[in-house]
Amino acid sequence: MNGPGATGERILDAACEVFLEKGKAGARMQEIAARAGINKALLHYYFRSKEELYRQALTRELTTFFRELVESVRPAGDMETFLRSFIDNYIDRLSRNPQVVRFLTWEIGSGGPVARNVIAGIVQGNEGGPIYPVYRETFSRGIAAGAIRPVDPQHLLFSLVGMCIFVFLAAPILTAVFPEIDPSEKEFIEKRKKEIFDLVWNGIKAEKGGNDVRD
Amino acid sequence: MNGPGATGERILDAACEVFLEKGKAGARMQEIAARAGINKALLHYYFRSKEELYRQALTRELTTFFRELVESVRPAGDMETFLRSFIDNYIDRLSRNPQVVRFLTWEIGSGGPVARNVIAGIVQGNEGGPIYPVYRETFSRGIAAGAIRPVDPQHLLFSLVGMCIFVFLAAPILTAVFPEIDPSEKEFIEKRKKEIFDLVWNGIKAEKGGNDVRD
DNA sequence: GTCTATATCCTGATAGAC
DNA sequence: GTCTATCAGGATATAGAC
Repeated sequence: MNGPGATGERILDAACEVFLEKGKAGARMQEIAARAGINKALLHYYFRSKEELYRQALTRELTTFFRELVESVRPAGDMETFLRSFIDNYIDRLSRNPQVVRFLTWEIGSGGPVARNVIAGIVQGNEGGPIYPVYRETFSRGIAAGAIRPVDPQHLLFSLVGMCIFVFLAAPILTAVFPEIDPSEKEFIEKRKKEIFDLVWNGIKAEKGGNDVRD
Repeated sequence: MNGPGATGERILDAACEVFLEKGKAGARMQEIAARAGINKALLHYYFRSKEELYRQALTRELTTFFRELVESVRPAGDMETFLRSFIDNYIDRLSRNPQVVRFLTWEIGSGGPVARNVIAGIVQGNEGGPIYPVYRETFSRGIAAGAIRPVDPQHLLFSLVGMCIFVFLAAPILTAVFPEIDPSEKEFIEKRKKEIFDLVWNGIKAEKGGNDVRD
């Protein structure tokens, strides 16, 4: 019988879980089958090989993930509002899917073409058109209007993403070093948002006295 | 014959390369043997099992890596100097060993106890004693002296590390999205240092007018 | 479509000569 | 210490009954 709990979908869900947790090499078809409530033979009936199952599971997961994430950089209102919503959005989504990010950095670095292709396709052009130019324009206008210092928008983007991502990416390490923190806790997440915003907003907004450090 | 090119050391070097590249599950004893210029049997002669080889190779590599990295947070001079040297050090070392970081975030997240133990041991206490308290004190004094705003030192540390690490950790993704940049290039690295420092220093230094955003 | 049983291949590990 | 040859276990993939 088919429907919302169709076997094919249940397999993809299970496959995603296992691949994200163990990686492509560490994943076992047996475990995927078990989590989907079926046996190995049926895996190969639906998806020819491990390779093919990997490709399909990954494509589905990453497409969803990035489509959502990319919305975070759509500009809204003035610079301060935009910055705040960017950070809020990014952190909220990342804190809910830390495995995806960890998996991505690993698998792409290991030379996996699947993840690379999926990403390139999503980021370069989606329904609303390429999104980086939009982000870039927002900052260029802010700089031209004198609202913020003349920072490099691209590097600022790297800095923002890096700050937002780090604690979730390195959560297992952090909890080993600082037993008192828990990056999945709501209180910590809100504090994190506030600290990032304060640092960045103070760091980029134009000063009244005009004592700029840049040379 | 033994000496600088001793077989045991050559094996550890090769093992490190392969483990960092492919992960524990993806690594093949055959490949390690080949890169060390020997055969599989000799691997098991020197190191009983894959597990044991993994443990020793990892311990050696991570110990070296962290011992060097940890020196980055030793305070030196005033706040501005300290901040600049921290960023310089961190980025220089990370740009030279991006695989180590990528490997770490992955392997620890996959529940590997080896990496976790090694890290905990190194960061908590080494020759010079625990280093986080030292870092924390440096900022507390800076805040008390009115040199910088009352930021949370721990979150600032997370932000700094995140900003420094990101471009190297995500290098394969970034080059896929922005073909024009190359995170391993010297010019890019120096620009990155400067952008991070400017952002953070403007973000934390006490303002003359005292128009603080914090509530 | 779903199962059990089996084939095939690969990998970590060992035996034993030199 | 280093090699060749081989074993034993486990993984993907397939055959064939229902």
